[in-house]
Amino acid sequence: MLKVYNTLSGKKEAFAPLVPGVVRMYVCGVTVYDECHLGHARSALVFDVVRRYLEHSGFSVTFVKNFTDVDDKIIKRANELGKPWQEITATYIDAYYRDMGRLGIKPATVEPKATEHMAEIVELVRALIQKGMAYQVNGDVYFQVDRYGTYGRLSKRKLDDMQAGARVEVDERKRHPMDFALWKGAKPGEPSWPSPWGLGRPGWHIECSAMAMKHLGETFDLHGGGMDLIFPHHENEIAQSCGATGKEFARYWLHNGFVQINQEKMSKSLGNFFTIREIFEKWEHPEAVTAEVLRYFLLATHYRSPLDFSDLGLDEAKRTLDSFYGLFNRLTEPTGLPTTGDEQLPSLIEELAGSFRQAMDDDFNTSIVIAAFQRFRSEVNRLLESGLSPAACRRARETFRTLGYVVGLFQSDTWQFGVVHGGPASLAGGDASAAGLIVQGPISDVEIERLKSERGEARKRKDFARADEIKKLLAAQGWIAEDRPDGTTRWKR
RNA sequence: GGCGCCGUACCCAAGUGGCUAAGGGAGCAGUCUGCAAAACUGCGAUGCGGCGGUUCGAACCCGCCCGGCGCCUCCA
Repeated sequence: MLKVYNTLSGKKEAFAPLVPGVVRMYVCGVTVYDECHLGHARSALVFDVVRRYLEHSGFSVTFVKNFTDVDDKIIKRANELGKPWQEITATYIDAYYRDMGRLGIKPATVEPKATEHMAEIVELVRALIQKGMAYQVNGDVYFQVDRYGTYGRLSKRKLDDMQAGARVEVDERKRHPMDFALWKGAKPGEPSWPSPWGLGRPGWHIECSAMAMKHLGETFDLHGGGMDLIFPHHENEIAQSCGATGKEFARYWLHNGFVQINQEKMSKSLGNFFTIREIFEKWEHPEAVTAEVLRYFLLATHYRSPLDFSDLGLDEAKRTLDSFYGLFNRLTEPTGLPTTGDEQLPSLIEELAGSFRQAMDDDFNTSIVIAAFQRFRSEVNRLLESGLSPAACRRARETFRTLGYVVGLFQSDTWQFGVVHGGPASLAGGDASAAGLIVQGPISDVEIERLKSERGEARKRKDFARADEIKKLLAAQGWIAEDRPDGTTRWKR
């Protein structure tokens, strides 16, 4: 039985979709005016895993994730750069797909854009005016918060309290200081669409209500986003949507914690953010390796907890994954031993599967999932010591792959073990130069193969000086030697 | 001022009323190895920021305090 923490109630609740077997979920995507940073990555990843687990659990999932492609910040950015706003949004939508693709985030079922839902947005605003929950001031339309009785239910605030501490500059035309714009009249040169209130554009919040209802219906199951969206964004979405329909909007609200740098929220305004692109560029590993390290790192902490980003944390994630992939390699090699471990494998798999389900059912506790994988890794390593049949090895690898898929881990067939910072040249500064073996650039693959076999020969005739010399030489190229008991060598890089 | 979150070993991180406080990394010792590497084995908190309280029993509940953070303004 899946339980999820619902921000609305502040508790873990049993999850039961409105229509049995079908889950309709909406996650706030990005406003496309800049590159995505790690915080966006975390949110995307968390809900990617939520979606994957729901599907794994047998639900048919309709997942909607929007692009907000009309907004003050986009206009501002366009003006700064002197480019049409459509060019800005197109650029960053592309960047979004590039980054999410690299991270292995599955595309949502529907990825709607605000600009393609003007009719629905206008209709929603019209309905709100009709119900007396919104009012027009010149070309603008505002939502009147005190007409919506349960305003503040999600963020657990009272209108009076907010007023007391509000540092917002109060627009005199508003009836209540917390009233927010549903529609903004266009100034010259701004993007605009026709409406009963004149040319204008939607305010922030309304686009999500319109898109969610269009693609999922007036009431749907799950709505997600970062903690910082609880107020005002999600609070306002609820007010608008429920205000217009008189029905419940989303039933379960899930919010992920922040990515922090030195205990502080990573954010644009603090300037302490890393873009996803930067991380891929900085880490000199194949993209797939960086992606998995990042995913592992982000999933090692429960999604609602704050997570401090650091190189140290990333390094640790890399080390741990090295260990997993080392095992995966060994699982493809014949052990030449009896298969005494085979009979224990099924119960270990069962144990893993049980822990996995239990952990994911408990509000997507990926930390425990990872611990379960680690324990399974140890157990399989142990079985390998006593001998596993090739079939059992394949079964073990498949188990990692199948359950790993749900959290997006262990899918690769290749891996890069050595840390190849800066390529061979900088590696030569380590062991090799100490041994007086300064390498002039990379060695050809043919030469590397020749050296590997030469080392094998040297070891056979017990010429360990030469064998070690070659080991160091190849280490400088990123190759790590693992000698097997039978005299053969496993080379990793 | 209002609302809320966090503080668990050197580091990361589960656990939120009851078996010996998961798991990993690092470290140390050992097995294996020509030496390594990898893997395996063993070792680590009488204690969960502090002080009180509730309870037969608390890291977990309550109160106060200390330290850090978030939202209330665009923010995943």
